[in-house]
Amino acid sequence: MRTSDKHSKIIEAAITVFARKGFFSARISDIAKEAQVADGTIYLYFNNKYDILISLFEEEIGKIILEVKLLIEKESDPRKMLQIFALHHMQLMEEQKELAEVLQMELRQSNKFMREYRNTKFIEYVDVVSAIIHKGQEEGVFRKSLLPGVFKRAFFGALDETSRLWVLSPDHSYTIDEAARQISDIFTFGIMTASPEGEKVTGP
Amino acid sequence: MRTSDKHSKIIEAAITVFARKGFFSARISDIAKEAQVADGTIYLYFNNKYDILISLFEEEIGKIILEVKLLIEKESDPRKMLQIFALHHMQLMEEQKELAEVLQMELRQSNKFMREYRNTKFIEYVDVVSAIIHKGQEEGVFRKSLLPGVFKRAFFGALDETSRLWVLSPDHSYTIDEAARQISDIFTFGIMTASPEGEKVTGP
DNA sequence: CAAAAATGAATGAATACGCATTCATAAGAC
DNA sequence: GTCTTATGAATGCGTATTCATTCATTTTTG
Repeated sequence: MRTSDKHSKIIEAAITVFARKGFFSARISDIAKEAQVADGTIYLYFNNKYDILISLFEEEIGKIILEVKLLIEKESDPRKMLQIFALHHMQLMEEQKELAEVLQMELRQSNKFMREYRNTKFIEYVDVVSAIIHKGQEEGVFRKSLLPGVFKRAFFGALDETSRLWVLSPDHSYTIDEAARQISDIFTFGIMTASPEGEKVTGP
Repeated sequence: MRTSDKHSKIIEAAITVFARKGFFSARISDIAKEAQVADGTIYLYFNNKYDILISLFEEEIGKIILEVKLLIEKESDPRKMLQIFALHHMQLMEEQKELAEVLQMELRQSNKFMREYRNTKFIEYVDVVSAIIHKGQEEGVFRKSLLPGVFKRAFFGALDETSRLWVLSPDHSYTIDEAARQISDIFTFGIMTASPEGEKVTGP
């Protein structure tokens, strides 16, 4: 097997194994087996176990940021932008459950065991939201009293926690699209300067 | 040292150490040293390392549930109930930063390495929110179209993510009370049947 | 165009080490 | 003097990482 990209193969295997067992319980040999590669081969592509996790973060979140920025750029209404962000985030979690689990669980506690690692990619992702809020405030669509720093976290947290539990629990009384719609509606109507009766952002 | 309650002492030490290092990087000897107790003593009170974590969850979340239910029972307006929940949750995270870190990080990934453990206490806590929504819907204060199952997660997620990052980052452009107020306002105005112009839930 | 030599990617058994858990022993209570 | 509680050094296991070895491929030579 000469042509296969071992780096990506190992990253993908790591996503699967970390999702199943968590970073600490995952063994290098598990990842190697999943990637159909020898244990030692992994060390030709990564310095150590942490390095796999960090590379995984950087690469995967990088892709996500590119995608969502591209989608949002096409839109000009800040309220619709929020809707798009919500839908994209939730669909992503649905389509890539394993990646979702790794990002949601391991990403957060990574700064606990990797002191020096500052996750700039993650910050960049969440800052997409605060940029939208800022724009909305300048255009007078969103209340000026809103703190974008609070809003971005609240909005992201709402999406993330909802999708996290949606992915975990097997019983689904609602779809991911419904949830995304409900959340962006709650937030949008909540932050509009005008009364919700005025103009509808969502369709009938 | 006869009078000191070793069980609680160990739990408290574990909160400190787990908060600092995370569950896996924390050593039993760290906890023992923090609790001013010998390594072996810990095994007189807990079966193993996991058992410390589980006991910690059960006991601490148990206390929190009691507190918040007591506060909420005093209120009858569902909108105010949400506000109280938000404020209580955020203040708790501020007052007990270490406990906050452990609950937010370790609680979530606990089901990854402890297969059999179902965290009923946590579910009970979040269900306090869905109960409020349900009441609000029956009274006609909240939109009937809301899915309480989505709302409770979104609301909890918003609070939790905001407080999580507030606790982590040293630079605070807003207080925890402001954040709680902003979040419950966003959610409340967003879910009211009447226009936000009608009646104000929050003061001037 | 073969045959020989060099290369380096891949392997996986061996190593080394960290740390949860145990248990023989000591200290304290009554 | 016995029973309870506490100690911490010793044990043993699990697994991250290393590295001597194996080939498939490429390059050199005549």
